[in-house]
Amino acid sequence: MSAQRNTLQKKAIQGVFRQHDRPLRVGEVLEYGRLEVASLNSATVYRNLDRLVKEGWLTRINHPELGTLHEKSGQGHHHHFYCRSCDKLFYLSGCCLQEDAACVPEGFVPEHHEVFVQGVCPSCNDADSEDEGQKGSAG
Amino acid sequence: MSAQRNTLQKKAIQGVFRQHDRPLRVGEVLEYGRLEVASLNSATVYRNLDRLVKEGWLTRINHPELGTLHEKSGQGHHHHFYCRSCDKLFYLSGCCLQEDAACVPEGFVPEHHEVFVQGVCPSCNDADSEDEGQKGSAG
DNA sequence: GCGCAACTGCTAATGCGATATCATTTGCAA
DNA sequence: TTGCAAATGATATCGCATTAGCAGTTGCGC
Repeated sequence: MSAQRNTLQKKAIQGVFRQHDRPLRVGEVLEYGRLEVASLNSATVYRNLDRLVKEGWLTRINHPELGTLHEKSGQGHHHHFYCRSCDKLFYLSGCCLQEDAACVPEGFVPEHHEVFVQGVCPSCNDADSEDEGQKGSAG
Repeated sequence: MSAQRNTLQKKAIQGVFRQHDRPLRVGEVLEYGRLEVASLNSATVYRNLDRLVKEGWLTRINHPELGTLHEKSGQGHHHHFYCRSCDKLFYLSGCCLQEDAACVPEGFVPEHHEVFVQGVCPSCNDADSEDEGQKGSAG
């Protein structure tokens, strides 16, 4: 009774998330996964992302600029930092938002919130200050 | 030298934003606009939204759940509340986020942030408590 | 009123993320 | 090993928001 299989592809995809400690786009998962399993196909990536989300191993997030991304589950409450230079998303541990209730007018019932900070990440910032005028890509 | 025209359609679209004091999706602009100009077409809506954004009269926002919306410019710094019951977006005046710099690790340079709060709006909340089990649609 | 370029409405087309299909492959239990 | 259902890979297809093309309309300066 093998209801679920531990395929090379699935292991590779999990490996990708373990190696890169940040939320990844589908395209990134495909790109990095192919370094492990060269034949990896985007349909397979979609299927495995779905499975891993159902299993609870991954969490799906919607970013206003980047669209759908996935990140490893169980990281606790946190937010995200989007680097407009290298187009990557990073974890921001903790929450600097004041109590939900204080943020909304009377009558509104907040259940959930997301904070997206945008700016430049350390690598790109370093690259910028070393040589102005070039697109940072250090990292 | 009429580089720009004040058409019925454009005026109707501006009227829609003045009447509804919240960010609107393209589909909503079309729907409400048709009450004014019955022939209103979605291509025309897109074209006018673009123009109004270029003119600075509208601001375009990307919402993680709702996609692209537009709101009147010049409302100052604010965030948004998304009601999962009626699927509408509301203004949250002010900002309950602590200073940007305190939110990010050393090396990250924050330039901009967005906060999206999700929950239930007053109208839907009232409707829910009056008759449990029905989808709230008051408002 | 006239003329004309800006604009509209209609429709087809595009772009792209995500899914479906299906023959082939493969993990895994017996 | 072997059997077989689960999974893959290649490709076609969908769904949807947005855009392009174009004939017909209209705001507006004259």
